[in-house]
Amino acid sequence: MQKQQYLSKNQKIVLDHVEKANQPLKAYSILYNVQKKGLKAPLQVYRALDKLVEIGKIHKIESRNAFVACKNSNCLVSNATAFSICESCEKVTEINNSKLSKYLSNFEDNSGMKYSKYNLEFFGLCKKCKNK
Amino acid sequence: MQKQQYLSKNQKIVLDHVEKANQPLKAYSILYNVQKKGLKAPLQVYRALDKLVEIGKIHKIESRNAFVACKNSNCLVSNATAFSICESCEKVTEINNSKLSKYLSNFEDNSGMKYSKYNLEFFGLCKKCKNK
DNA sequence: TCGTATATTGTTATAATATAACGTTATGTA
DNA sequence: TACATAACGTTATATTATAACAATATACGA
Ligand SMILES: [Zn+2]
Ligand SMILES: [Zn+2]
Ligand SMILES: [Zn+2]
Ligand SMILES: [Zn+2]
Repeated sequence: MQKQQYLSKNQKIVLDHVEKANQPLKAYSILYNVQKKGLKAPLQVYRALDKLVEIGKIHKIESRNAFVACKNSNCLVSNATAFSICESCEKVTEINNSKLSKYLSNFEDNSGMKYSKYNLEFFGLCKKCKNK
Repeated sequence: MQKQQYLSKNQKIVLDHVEKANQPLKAYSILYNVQKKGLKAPLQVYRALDKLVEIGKIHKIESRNAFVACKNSNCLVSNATAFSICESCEKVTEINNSKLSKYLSNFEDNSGMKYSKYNLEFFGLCKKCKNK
């Protein structure tokens, strides 16, 4: 079997929903909202999310246990991600900065190891929240 | 009341246990192991962990939902952390690299924002696992 | 087109992670 | 002392995620 080219029914439904949100969604909130489309159980959502994360269409915000659609056509494979997270309003933005990604992809630790895969989460206050 | 100077009883018990482990521990594994010392409920462990994370003695490995003692005397405040994680044996190492931390602390996103707080997780294979 | 391997689905139950809500006790400070 | 804050203890519950099993769909070569 070839590497999957097209998304399955459940994968499409979940991706559609997450893309429309424009912000990270929790798995059970996704579940609740796609129940009218036939996905009844958590596993159906988690399985779709797993695949979508694997192929880079969706990223998991680890510190929030939430899922957001990729806004960065560069990370077709979900192995090098960076986000900024507002600690007040929880707004999350995917960072698309080639200098940063180059720096991190080329980073060598003290033992000389390189890592092509990473996840970086910045925390602070977004502009709106800073001006309150 | 002053900013806390000394750890409380439960905080000491949990920190002791996590420091001896030398690897990330799950909250419920900590709970199980400190029950002989009197911590009976999850909340007792989670509250101690919360405080210890807040003061930088312990870090949470977000992608693993696990907790590890800080090996880096520099991050007395737990706001700028970096780890390497082996995807095969799950070995986790805290990265202590001043160039990296300077680069990330000074990083400005496209809107000009800086973030003093971040968490970075690198993924790959540790030396042992690579040579298998 | 048949056989086979792999991917996806559907379903129920359960595991693992984390917090709410309440009241009590300890500790620091005026 | 009186007051505020921090820590503790306890029970119940919320939230996040996976195990296990059976069925169906899809791709592809013989
Ligand atoms: Zn992306
Ligand atoms: Zn904000
Ligand atoms: Zn540290
Ligand atoms: Zn390893």
